[in-house]
Amino acid sequence: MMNASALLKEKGFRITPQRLAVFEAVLGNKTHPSAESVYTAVREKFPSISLNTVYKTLQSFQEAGLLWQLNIARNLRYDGNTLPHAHLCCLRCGQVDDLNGGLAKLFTDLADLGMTKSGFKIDSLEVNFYGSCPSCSRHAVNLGPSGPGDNRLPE
Amino acid sequence: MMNASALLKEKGFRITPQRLAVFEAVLGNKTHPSAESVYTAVREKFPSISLNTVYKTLQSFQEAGLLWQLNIARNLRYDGNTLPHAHLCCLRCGQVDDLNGGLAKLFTDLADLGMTKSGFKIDSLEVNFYGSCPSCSRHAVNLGPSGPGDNRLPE
DNA sequence: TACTTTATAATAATAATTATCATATAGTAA
DNA sequence: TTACTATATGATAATTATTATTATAAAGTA
Repeated sequence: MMNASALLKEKGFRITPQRLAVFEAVLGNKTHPSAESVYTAVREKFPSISLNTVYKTLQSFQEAGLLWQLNIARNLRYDGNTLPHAHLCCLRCGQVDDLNGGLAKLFTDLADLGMTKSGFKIDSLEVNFYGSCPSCSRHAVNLGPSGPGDNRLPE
Repeated sequence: MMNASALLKEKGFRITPQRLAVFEAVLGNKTHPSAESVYTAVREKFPSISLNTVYKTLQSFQEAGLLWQLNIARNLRYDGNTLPHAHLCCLRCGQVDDLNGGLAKLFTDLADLGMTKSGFKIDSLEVNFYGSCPSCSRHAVNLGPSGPGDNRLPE
């Protein structure tokens, strides 16, 4: 398996510590983080990094095909898994999970079609299910201000 | 078939000319218009209507289940067809079409599931394919500033 | 017609994302 | 190593879609 630095170099990126940190923050994160979340994570190592740099870096990575930029409830989220797949988005706590199981294969198959019968050329796809995650469905109480704020989607 | 006024009344809405105009602007429009587009259309009859009123009206209609609020490429679009279905979004001209054919049934079936095997409760879903519509695929030239601006998605 | 409630429209606010630009750093070649 | 050039970074400001606030107007009802 290629390491992060080699992957970036292969795509023609200059290797900067900030870039590596942003890339690794997404690759090592299964929560489909927002740019803001990546910013928070990367600042632990690079306190002076700017949010703008995070946005631009993520944007350039997505253009290079190194990660997937998702539109979830009108916000950008990032996914190290670039294979098209479906997501489950909890409207209560904001958590975003992959849809797994047999159903999931369906969507990668759809992407493979490349083009519909009518001649629409498919470049990318988003398949998002919104609702309540198992945990939020169980505790049907208000979690209050101490609840999961970081992952919560805007109202 | 129930008329617009009766439908609104049934949902507890007061009947105002603005509301009727907004409702009909969406029902009689297969282009999945944005709030801005609805605003432009409704202003022909009600030049003094405010964009804010259009936003709030559309929001309340979607909460009442009278129409579907779509997240297309991070913008809100509205659809008089409230049955869950998939969309084809041209990234070049911004046009949004329904995906028709056998594939389409798949997505309404998915919605009918209501819950995944893992216990995630599905309230709504978005299935969006991005790419080039047949027309844009054919004319692979720059349409320039006189091209389809109204429907074009933000960069 | 008067009354109460809700809707409208003008205006301001918000929040996510993007643009600008001076400074700093990576990659490269002497 | 050093100098050089292109690109990246970070500070700041701008943009854009959407939402909040609030005084006035209109809808529904008695």
